Amino acid sequence: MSISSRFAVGIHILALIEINKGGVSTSEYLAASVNTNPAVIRKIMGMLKNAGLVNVRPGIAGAELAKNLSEITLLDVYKAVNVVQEKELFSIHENPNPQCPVGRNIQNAIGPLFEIAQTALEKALGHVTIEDVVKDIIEKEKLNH
Amino acid sequence: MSISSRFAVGIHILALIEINKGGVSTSEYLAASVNTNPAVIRKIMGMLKNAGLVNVRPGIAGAELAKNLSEITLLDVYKAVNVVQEKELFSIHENPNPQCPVGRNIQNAIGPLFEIAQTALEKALGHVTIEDVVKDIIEKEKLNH
DNA sequence: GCAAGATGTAATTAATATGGTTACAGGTAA
DNA sequence: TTACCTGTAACCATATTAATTACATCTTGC
Ligand code: FES
Ligand code: FES
Repeated sequence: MSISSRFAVGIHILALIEINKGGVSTSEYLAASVNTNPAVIRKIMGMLKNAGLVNVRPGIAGAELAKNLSEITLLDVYKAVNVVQEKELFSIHENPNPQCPVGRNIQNAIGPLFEIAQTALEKALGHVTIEDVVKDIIEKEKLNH
Repeated sequence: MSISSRFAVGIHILALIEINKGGVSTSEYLAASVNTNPAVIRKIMGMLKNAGLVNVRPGIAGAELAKNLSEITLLDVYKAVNVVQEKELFSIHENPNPQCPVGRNIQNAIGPLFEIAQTALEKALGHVTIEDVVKDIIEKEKLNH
C-alpha cells in the first residue's frame, strides 16, 4: 500500500504558506488549494506545529513557517506527519514458528535489512528542502506564461 | 502505513524452501513455519511463480526454487509480491486546485522527488540476495547451539 | 462584554487494503 | 478410484485513510 498522502499535503501546505506569504494562510484558504476539508488541514497543521515547522495559534487566523525554507527538508515533513513509524516501513509477520529454524531467526535476519532500505529512502528525502520545491514550482509557473 | 508482510513472508518462503531442500515443501508445511493459513501461502507462491522465482505445479506436492539462490534479490521478491506499485510508494492527493499556483504544479514538482526516494529504497533491496538471508539464518542458528 | 471568526479536536462515515478462513475445482500419482 | 496437492474464488473481521460534521476554545474588533 502507498504511504499516506498526508506527506504530500504537508509539503503542499508548507509551499503554499511560503508562496502566499503576503496574505493570510487560514485552514480554509489552504484547504481550497489542496481541495480538501479545512479540518483535514488543521489536523496536519497540528502535526507540523508539533514538529516545530510552523507557527499556528488558536483563534488567530493564519499559519507561518517556523523555520527558514532551506532548513526544512522533506524528511522533516515526512517525520512530522507520521506516515511511517521508525523501523516499520516494512511489516514482518508476527509469530513465526519458533520450532522452525527459519521461523525462529527470520525476524532478526530480515529486520536489519529492512532498516537499511528504509534508511536509504529517508536519506534521499533528507537531501531535498521545501525551498527546492518552491523554486521548482515558481520555475514551472513561469514556463506556462 | 506499513508495506504488506507479503514481502517478508515471500522471503521466508524462499529461505525455507532452500533450507528444507532435502524434504518436500508443501503449502501446508510452509504455512506451519510462517504460522499462517496454507491458502495464504499458495496465494503468495502463485506470485513468486509468476515472477519466475519458484516452480510449483498443480497436483504435485512441493515447491522448488527456479533460480540460483544468489540470483534472487530482495528486490525480485518485493516486485513479485506486488506490495508497492511502480512510482506509487508515496501517494499524492489528487485534484489539487488548478487555480492555485501551488495546486497546479505540486504534483509535477513532488512526483520526481518521490521517485528518487523510492528508487533509493529499491536499490538497497537489490543489493541483498536470498543467499545472504539464508547464510545469516544458518549463522544465527549455529550461535544458539 | 460580546459577536465574529479562527484553531483544536473528537466522533462518524465510506472506501479500501490486509490477512485469515472456508470451500471447492482441477491436477497428479499410487 | 482414492488420496492428496495446488489454484482460486468468496467471504469476513479488522485497520487505515480521507472526508465530514460538530463543537469547545481562543482572539480580536467593536
Ligand atoms: S499539492 Fe494539493 S493543492 Fe497543492
Ligand atoms: S516462519 Fe515466518 S519468517 Fe519464517
